[in-house]
Amino acid sequence: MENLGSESCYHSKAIEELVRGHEFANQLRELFNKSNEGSCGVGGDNSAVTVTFAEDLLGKVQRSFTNTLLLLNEKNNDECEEVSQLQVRDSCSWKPTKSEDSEESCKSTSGIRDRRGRYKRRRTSQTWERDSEAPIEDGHQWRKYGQKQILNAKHPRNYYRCTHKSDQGCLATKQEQKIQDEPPLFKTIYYGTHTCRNLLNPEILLDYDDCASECLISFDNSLPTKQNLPLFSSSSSSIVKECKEEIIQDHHLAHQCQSTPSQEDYFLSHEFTFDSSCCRNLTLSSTLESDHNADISEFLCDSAEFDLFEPFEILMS
DNA sequence: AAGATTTGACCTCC
DNA sequence: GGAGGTCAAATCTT
Repeated sequence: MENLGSESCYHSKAIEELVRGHEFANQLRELFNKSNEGSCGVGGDNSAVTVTFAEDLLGKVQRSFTNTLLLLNEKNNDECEEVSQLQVRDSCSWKPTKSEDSEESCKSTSGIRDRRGRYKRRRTSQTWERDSEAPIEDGHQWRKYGQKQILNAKHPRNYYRCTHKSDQGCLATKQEQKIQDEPPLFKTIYYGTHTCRNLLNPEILLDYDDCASECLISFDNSLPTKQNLPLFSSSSSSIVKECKEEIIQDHHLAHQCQSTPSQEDYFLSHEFTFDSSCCRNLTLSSTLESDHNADISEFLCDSAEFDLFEPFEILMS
């Protein structure tokens, strides 16, 4: 990879995406303000249009963060790839231009045989690893396709693929394995990207661009991040990782808002963020570590400190 | 009946 | 050859 060139590309693209998200969020704020001005008991066509518009904007904000995550993820993995090549010989020889799915390996067709077992072992740049106290409820629909007893492992590993693989060709998969009994600890590894339109997340369908050949993302949950982020001020992978985690958190919040059953909830402010089902869902569906769960509000305030994260003030303040 | 899960077989990689 | 990942028929659930 041409790191110098691609790095600046990642950064500028990521910033572009965030700025775009910022703009959409500002529009949402305006909408929110307007809605507040004349909303006492309003209903009818106008509010329906407003809600639709708000949904659209939320989706755009989500996508913006998704694309940013993609860029950060791509960059991060490029770096990891580079390091791993230095450390060990990697015989899997993953190539970004090649399909990572089994179909690519099916070209040496045997004709009569079906596709059973004809696959290429996954080697993707987009993996996502999480430990959690319970199996992660990430908002996506997964279908279990296998279970395997792993050597020296107490518990079997479960294999899941996106429910929309067949109807939408979504290639996202995940592996889940209990790695500890007391206290229970589950490791979940996400592979690949969701290209489906999840019914719960109708806007999770991503844009493609020249810098990122694939789209992200499995919206698993985020890691605790309490510190301020030196956004894009450094190119170190740890900073990028932290940044990514922060954005995932924000994105998750946006997603939670969008999937809130009552559309009017979009326009709830404090209560919505800290007391409503949205917040509970965040905790329940999250792999946030316990100390973080106890302090979501602090995180939210921290996030809002950043200008680029201002979009989420709309939902938080 | 349709969709999800189970499970043994099969495949690739090391 | 063994380990791990995936397939798909059988079975279960809704």
